[in-house]
Amino acid sequence: MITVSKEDYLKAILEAESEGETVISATLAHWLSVSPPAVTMALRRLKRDGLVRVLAGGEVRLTAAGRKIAHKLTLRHHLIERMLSEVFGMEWYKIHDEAERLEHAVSPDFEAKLLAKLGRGGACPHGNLSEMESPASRLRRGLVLLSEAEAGKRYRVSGIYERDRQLLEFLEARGIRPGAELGVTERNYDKTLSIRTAAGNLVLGRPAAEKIWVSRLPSRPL
Amino acid sequence: MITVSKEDYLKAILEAESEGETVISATLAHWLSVSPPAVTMALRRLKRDGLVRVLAGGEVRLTAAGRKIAHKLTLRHHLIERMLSEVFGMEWYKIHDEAERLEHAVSPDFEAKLLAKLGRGGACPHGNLSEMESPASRLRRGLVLLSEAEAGKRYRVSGIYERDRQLLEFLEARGIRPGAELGVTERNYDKTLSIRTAAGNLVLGRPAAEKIWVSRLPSRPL
DNA sequence: GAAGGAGGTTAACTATGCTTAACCACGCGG
DNA sequence: CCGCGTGGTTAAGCATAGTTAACCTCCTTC
Repeated sequence: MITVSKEDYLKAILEAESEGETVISATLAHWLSVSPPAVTMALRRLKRDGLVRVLAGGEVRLTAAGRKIAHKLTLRHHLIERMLSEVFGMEWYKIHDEAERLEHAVSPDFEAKLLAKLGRGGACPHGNLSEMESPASRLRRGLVLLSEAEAGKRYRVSGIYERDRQLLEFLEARGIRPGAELGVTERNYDKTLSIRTAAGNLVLGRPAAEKIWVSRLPSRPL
Repeated sequence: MITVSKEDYLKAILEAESEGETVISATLAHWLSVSPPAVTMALRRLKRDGLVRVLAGGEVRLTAAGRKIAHKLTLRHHLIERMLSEVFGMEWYKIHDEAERLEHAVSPDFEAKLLAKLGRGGACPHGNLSEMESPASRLRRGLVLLSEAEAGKRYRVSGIYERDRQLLEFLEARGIRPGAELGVTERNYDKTLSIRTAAGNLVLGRPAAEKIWVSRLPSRPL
């Protein structure tokens, strides 16, 4: 029997994998904020159910069945996020947490209705085409991480790492949200960036800047 | 900590109470399809959390806190049902089961958005103003149970007891759905009713007829 | 080569929430 | 008054899913 907890593990494996991380037990403990023994036990159950394999080196791999469930969840998460945003106008930074709970309760029937109403291929309100688009794929789309952006140039915020509600609210309060324009004033010695937005100036640390994908804008469009 | 299981117990108590049943442990065991010991244990936890009281005679009562949670859930269930129907056009007989799972994952934020979009006071797709409207209140609205309907008269289906998916699909297949018109051809000795609908004739047993609220139509409107 | 740190597992324990089996109490009918 | 059905509980057990404490195994670093 599949449970919410198991679904969370499967989704975490898929997402961590897409982020380019090597998925080992410790990755999941950190990702899901649970203790290492909890992961050991969970992986035991998932193996028993034929949803994951654990390679000799400790690397965790989804089986076809496990990957199917994880993909289905990711799609439902994406659709629920778009529903909350496009149908109900929910604030972009609240949406991920809500979808995180709702996705587990969506049936194939409801999924089909969501797909019919919203269509395929839209971006979620965090600007992500999918929860599990890889960094490589984003680079191919011409995006760069804000942490790599050049001083003196202007950018448009494309996507923000959505799993950190604190970060989202921090950025929202400073005028950094998907679609917003910003200029990088300066790259500082301590790895922080001086940023100018419509809402004013601010300094952003590297951990935050690494979670924001932007696209280059022609200079001085404003 | 409140859980899905606890929420289900609280909602069952409120609903059974609204149906006019005396809510004792056995009522809940039957209502929720769990064993009597499971109810004993669940009530113990609910008492500990200050959500229910058990009277000397064994009657189960919601505390103010428990009632508040049950009401909140009922509202969310109702809103989710209306969303599935009005926004996504989901088939009326599938909606209750879907809402039953989703309601547990709705936050106050989402609830507010649903309320803003759908408004207060609408009927759910089963024709019920609320999950917990009492039979007395329905009678006051001029409704009668189909099981009490008179032979030779015409009625419009107003509300159907929604907790029995099998029943809903049975009725849907025979053209009996909220809003549908029907005529009672005959009341038979074995408590069955002969019914004419737009889809044809059928015979309905008393258990089914007791779960359908109808309103009288002027004779021969068709 | 000893010391650490990282990663993983076992063990022991807790809470939820369900099951069946057994048992107890009360009321009612013969 | 005995038996039986209804209702409720205790007892024992299981699965999920988490915790902390303890320990083992490497691999690296001084």
